[in-house]
Amino acid sequence: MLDIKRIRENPDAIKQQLAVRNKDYDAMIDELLTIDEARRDIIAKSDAMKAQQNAASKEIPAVKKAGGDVSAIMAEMKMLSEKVKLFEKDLADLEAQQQEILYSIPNTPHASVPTGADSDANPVERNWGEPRQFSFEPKAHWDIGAALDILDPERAAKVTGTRFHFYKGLGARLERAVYNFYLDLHSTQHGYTEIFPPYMANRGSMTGTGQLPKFEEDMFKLEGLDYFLIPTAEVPVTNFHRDEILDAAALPIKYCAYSACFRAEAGSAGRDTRGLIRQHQFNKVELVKFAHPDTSYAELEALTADAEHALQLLGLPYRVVTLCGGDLGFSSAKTYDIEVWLPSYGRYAEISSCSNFEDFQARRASIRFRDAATGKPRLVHTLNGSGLAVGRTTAAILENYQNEDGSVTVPDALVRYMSGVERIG
RNA sequence: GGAGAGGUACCGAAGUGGUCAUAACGGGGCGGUCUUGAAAACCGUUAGGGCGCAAGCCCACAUGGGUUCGAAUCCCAUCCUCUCCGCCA
Repeated sequence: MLDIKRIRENPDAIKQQLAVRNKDYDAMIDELLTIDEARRDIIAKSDAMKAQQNAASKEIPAVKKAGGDVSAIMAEMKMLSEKVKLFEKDLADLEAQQQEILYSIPNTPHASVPTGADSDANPVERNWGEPRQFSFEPKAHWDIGAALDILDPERAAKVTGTRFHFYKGLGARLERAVYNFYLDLHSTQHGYTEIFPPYMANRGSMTGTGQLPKFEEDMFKLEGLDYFLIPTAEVPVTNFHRDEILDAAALPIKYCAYSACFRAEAGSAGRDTRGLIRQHQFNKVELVKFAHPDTSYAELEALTADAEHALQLLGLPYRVVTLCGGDLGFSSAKTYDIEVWLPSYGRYAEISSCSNFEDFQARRASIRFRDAATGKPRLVHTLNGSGLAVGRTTAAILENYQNEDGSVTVPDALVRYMSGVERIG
């Protein structure tokens, strides 16, 4: 969430920044300012009454001790007490209203984020590798998976439902090879500490990273518990330091985490219905950073480069785009998407999303560090990015490394993770 | 799941209706004195949030309610931790 003080002091600047998102938040900002003023007015009044109560609470025992009569003071205080309760009720209502609006306003885009309505307006930052020219008609990964008997969505539909997959044999091993490769790369070469997180998170955590309260319908919720299946390891790993004051000297703190991810995919019926691209459950290795505000954008570049490095080692062609305002996620100030070449789609498809949330998540989750100069706590900047989506990597490998005879060559970097297997099929 | 005990600062812990929350006492951390250096000893220091131009005030004893003029303290609910039993990979 945004800082109410910042909104109060620069409402017009905030409105302008939010306008980059191709939506109008002016009315919400104005409403917020009205509530904020009323709220502060009540705080001033009720605090003054509480001060009076506190004074009386000291007076009463003193008068009693001196043998005086306190019934008049007590009667007066009883009336005051009731008044305070009314004010506190009003205050609680206003605070709830303010919170609700604050939770509904997205992060302000960084100055470098271009305007634009949707993904068509995302500028391409760079390309790596060349899409392979096939001497035969390349197959989609779901057909390759079926032919090699390594992917089985039909049985998954029977056992669970649509948008699930069984991986089998070398398919399961390939998936495992990919995330082990990613974890090793980031933890041993890029300086990230490996985390294995819980797959469920409570409401406070989901609110801390911004999935709630706005996007509850996108989550799987456990019946009878206030727990949600995590949509990404970002949730448990970022909330790892929730309500903490970090040592400034330790920044940036860098974590990588493998987890299964669960998404209801509400509203995307009919999209990517075949294959591994859009599943209710998928694997991902996530990179998370807690950075000093002064260096968070340099850390974003480095994080994106770390994710790109993985694709380079796998020899998969990709490009990097900057998300324009209309395509930018709710909590993010700036996002680079890494898109891998997918022959069956005939285009690049998202395989990683690397974002700087600045202090938007940190404010919600209360993640701070002690400023060396002032000695006071300050909000950190949080960042994360996929490093990378595993199922989509598997799909990209099957398609980009397929051979005319229906077999798939295992990328060199993965052979040792495949127990030496160099070819599937 | 059953029975019990607990959640107070960085840690341990005292406080069981008012003058006790920048919170006793002990420890740790940091700075200093002493010392050739270190140890010991001693001295100092060691939390957050909100309102306000400021002075200052308010909140904060797991969380949320309640009782009361007044709650760390009494009552209710929830969460978490520990011990024993049961169950379980």
